[in-house]
Amino acid sequence: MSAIRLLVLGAVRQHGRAHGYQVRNDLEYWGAHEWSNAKPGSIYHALKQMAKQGLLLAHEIAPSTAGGPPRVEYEVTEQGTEEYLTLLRAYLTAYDQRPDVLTAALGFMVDLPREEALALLAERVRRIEEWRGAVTDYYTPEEGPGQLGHIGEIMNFWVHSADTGAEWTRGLIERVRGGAYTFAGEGDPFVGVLAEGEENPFAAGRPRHEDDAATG
Amino acid sequence: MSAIRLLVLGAVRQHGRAHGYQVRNDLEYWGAHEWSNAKPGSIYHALKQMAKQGLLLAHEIAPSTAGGPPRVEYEVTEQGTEEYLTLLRAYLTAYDQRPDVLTAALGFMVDLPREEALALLAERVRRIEEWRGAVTDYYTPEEGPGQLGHIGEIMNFWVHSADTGAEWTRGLIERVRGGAYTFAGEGDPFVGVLAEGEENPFAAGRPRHEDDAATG
DNA sequence: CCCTCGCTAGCCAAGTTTGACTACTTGGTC
DNA sequence: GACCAAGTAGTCAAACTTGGCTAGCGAGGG
Repeated sequence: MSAIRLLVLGAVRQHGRAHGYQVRNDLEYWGAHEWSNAKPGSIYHALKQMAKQGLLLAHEIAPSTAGGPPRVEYEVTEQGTEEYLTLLRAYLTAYDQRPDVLTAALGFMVDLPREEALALLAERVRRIEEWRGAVTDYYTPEEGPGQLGHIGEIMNFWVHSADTGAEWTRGLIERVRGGAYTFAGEGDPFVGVLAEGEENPFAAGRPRHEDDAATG
Repeated sequence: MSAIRLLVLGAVRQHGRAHGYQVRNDLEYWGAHEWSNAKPGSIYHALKQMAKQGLLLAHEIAPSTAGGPPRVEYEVTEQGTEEYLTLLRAYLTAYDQRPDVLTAALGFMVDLPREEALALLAERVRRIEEWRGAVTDYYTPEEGPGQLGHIGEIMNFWVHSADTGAEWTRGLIERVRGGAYTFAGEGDPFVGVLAEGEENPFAAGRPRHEDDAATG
């Protein structure tokens, strides 16, 4: 569905134990509010929801050390870890045109063994090609293309997206196969969390993309 | 935001006067439920909402000719037409990584004069390039790339998407400039609506893309 | 004649997302 | 000593989305 659950699970997991504001900060550090729906409301909602569902364990905590209401710290349960890996695998292979979903999964792919990541990415390519085949078969009837007028551009656009998406994935497979990055069980992982008190270099002035769809 | 308002306004506009089920049918005919959130609930909600906001005029109508509750027919008001064109222009130029938004706009682009469509598409390319510049400037600091570990793949992915998106848009510009399609004021437009009683050839068995993100 | 099935047209409750808002602390400063 | 800005942590109502549900009608079988 949406990338928010994977992002929140991943953020809590990297800390071991984290409260909402920490998650919020990490996601901002990753720029997630730019390319996904990781806004405060969604984050706190996801935390509560997943705690209710047993994916997270909520610890009630005394008033925070620095202002604001009392904090709740969360920890990923075993069931939450399962869900995390399930989502991660699904999002690496799902070709659903939602760049935020793939982006979130890319950020965590190194939590899987290298071979599994490679297999999932190969599956991704296979699914894209399958999807492309179905669409082109379907929308290219006997009368030939061009019968659809400008509507044909829609198919053209989608097919183009599928092709370039598959091409990019093949490039990634190549890099991973060539030994890039540090995957699960290969040593110290690369972790993108802010230490307690560390300053967030990306907190402001990040390149924004204005979606100025006027509404009135 | 979402493509639903443009889709609904466009569908009602092409009919002149339409009830919810007609809109729903047109959107299905266009395959919109495949590539956007055009589901019954969203469609009826959008109709009511836009009627409340004065973008649509609601006519109460007697019980439907064929079963079900009484129907309400809608008509686009002058304000609604303005909103329609505003959204259309915004969505043609907005590079916000939401393929459904661009797709919806492509379906209606011929409602604009050819020259304006060309200008908007050129603006789109300009914005994509601007966005790309900002991102690469920002995420390629003095230490050089590779400092980010596998996180660099995220930027790589976004930049690749931007590049191929711009490339595709340039291709479209070329086709439109070369005289393709029939734009506003150039004669009989291509209209993709189902006549009353006409069968929808795409009603079932359309290629589906399974987003089987397991959730348990 | 009655009953079920399937189609038409739309509704609604539950869940999610959004962005503005609250409340509280720290640290400077006049 | 009082006040203001900035930062912390989270809440809330309003809007949107989802997908299953309702209700009316005709067709066809027994």
